[in-house]
Amino acid sequence: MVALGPIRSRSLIILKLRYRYEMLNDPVSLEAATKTLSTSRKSVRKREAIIRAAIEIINNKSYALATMSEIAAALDLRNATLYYYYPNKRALAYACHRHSLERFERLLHEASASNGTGLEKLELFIRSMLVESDRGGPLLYFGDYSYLESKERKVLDFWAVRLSDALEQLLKDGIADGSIVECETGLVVNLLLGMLIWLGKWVPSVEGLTVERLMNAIKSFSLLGIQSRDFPSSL
Amino acid sequence: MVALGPIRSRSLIILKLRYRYEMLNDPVSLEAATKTLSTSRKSVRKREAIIRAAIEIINNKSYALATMSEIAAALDLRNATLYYYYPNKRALAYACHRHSLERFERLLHEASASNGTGLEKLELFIRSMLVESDRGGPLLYFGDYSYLESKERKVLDFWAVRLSDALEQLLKDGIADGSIVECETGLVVNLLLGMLIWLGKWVPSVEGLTVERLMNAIKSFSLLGIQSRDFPSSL
DNA sequence: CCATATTTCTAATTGAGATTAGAATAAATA
DNA sequence: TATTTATTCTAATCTCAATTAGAAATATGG
Repeated sequence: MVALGPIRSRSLIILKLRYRYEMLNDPVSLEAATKTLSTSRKSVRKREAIIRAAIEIINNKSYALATMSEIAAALDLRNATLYYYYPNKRALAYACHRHSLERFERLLHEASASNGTGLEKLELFIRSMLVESDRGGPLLYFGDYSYLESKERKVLDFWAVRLSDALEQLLKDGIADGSIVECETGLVVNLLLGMLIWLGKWVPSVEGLTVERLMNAIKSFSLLGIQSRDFPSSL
Repeated sequence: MVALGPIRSRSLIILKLRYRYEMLNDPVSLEAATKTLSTSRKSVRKREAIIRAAIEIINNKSYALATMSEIAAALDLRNATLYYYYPNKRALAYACHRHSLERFERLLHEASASNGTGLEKLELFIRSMLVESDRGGPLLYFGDYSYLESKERKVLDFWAVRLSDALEQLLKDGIADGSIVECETGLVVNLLLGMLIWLGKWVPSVEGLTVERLMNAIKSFSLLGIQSRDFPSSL
């Protein structure tokens, strides 16, 4: 039972972990890193589970108030165990942001590639966002990465701008094909994102809310417009 | 130059400050506290300046990442000085929330009391929000008070619910008078709030944005509806 | 079953930032 | 001017959560 000194070199373990962390944190070599870890599916699963738990908690309490212990506890682990998967809290949060942006990007890409007017594509995107959030947990908001390192911030900012632009393009398509009214698309994209991001805060607290009801509310509020058709000249 | 021991009792000073803090933190006796301090307008000014700086910084970086030192620095003070005005960071943040809710309530009340359709009142409220934020800084979002004490949380929650209800009433008025389309007002209020709350995050970064342009974007996005009049049956 | 690699744990350590102690300065008042 | 009162400061201390050290447990492959 009593250990007789370090049996195997800890520094070697650490070195290997560092190597993995680097791979996983560097977008370019992500694929390679995954390949390296492909033997242990369990590890990948765990990493995903950690990210999901972290997003849930960080989204509720903000980065700084979410403790490693709390995230670990949500998975029945001790906080030290998290450091086996991620080198530090910041890196974990960074992974969460990237995870969210990936989901976001996938949905947006699918909607863009679909057939239909700009307005219909927009609706499809919003609907799939709702469905996805319903299952895979909240999409962490993107913006305010103040706690990240400048290099990480740049990656995320670049990414977020690209997504904003793609979303704006949907609006422009809609204006071009006549399905969306003329407007400052740059501003409207931000309004839309605000509405969507905020969903994560209040939707979970509404009992028995369905995607359909939520979608209808969004249509009433924005897509179809809140103004009654009987008062077309009001405002 | 050299002090010869405590000249006056510190405990007395502390006691007095504690008394003030209690007065200022207890909504009921706020008036009395103000009266007590009325002799020093300077003090009241300073307190307001602190709150404004704190809202600005907390809004940007979240409660936990905003440091007392940073807030103090924004006012050319050392962090210890803040403790002369507020007993601790939490109490300062609580004061910020209350300050925001008060502003919010005032604007909402004015809009409700105005003449016009529900839709027009709603527009008035949003417009005054924009103008106010433009001057007095961002309205701190209300929700997520996780770091506050349960007693404080209850006060704010109660308050926030009251404001939500009042806002929802505007929608219901609009539906009743025909200016707003039938919808689940409870959900739509949250969508609206999300959009408004998020303004604080992105508006400051848009160069040369005017209230008028922003208001037009909001109309396009939600009030007037994003859908083109030429495609009334789309979606 | 043995040897190795992987995963998790307990028990420190560390560090950053909130908070406090108490003096120094500035303002007000008599 | 002298004395009190209000405000701000410097220099600790204290706390809490991130992080690390290193051992224990568990899985895996020959």
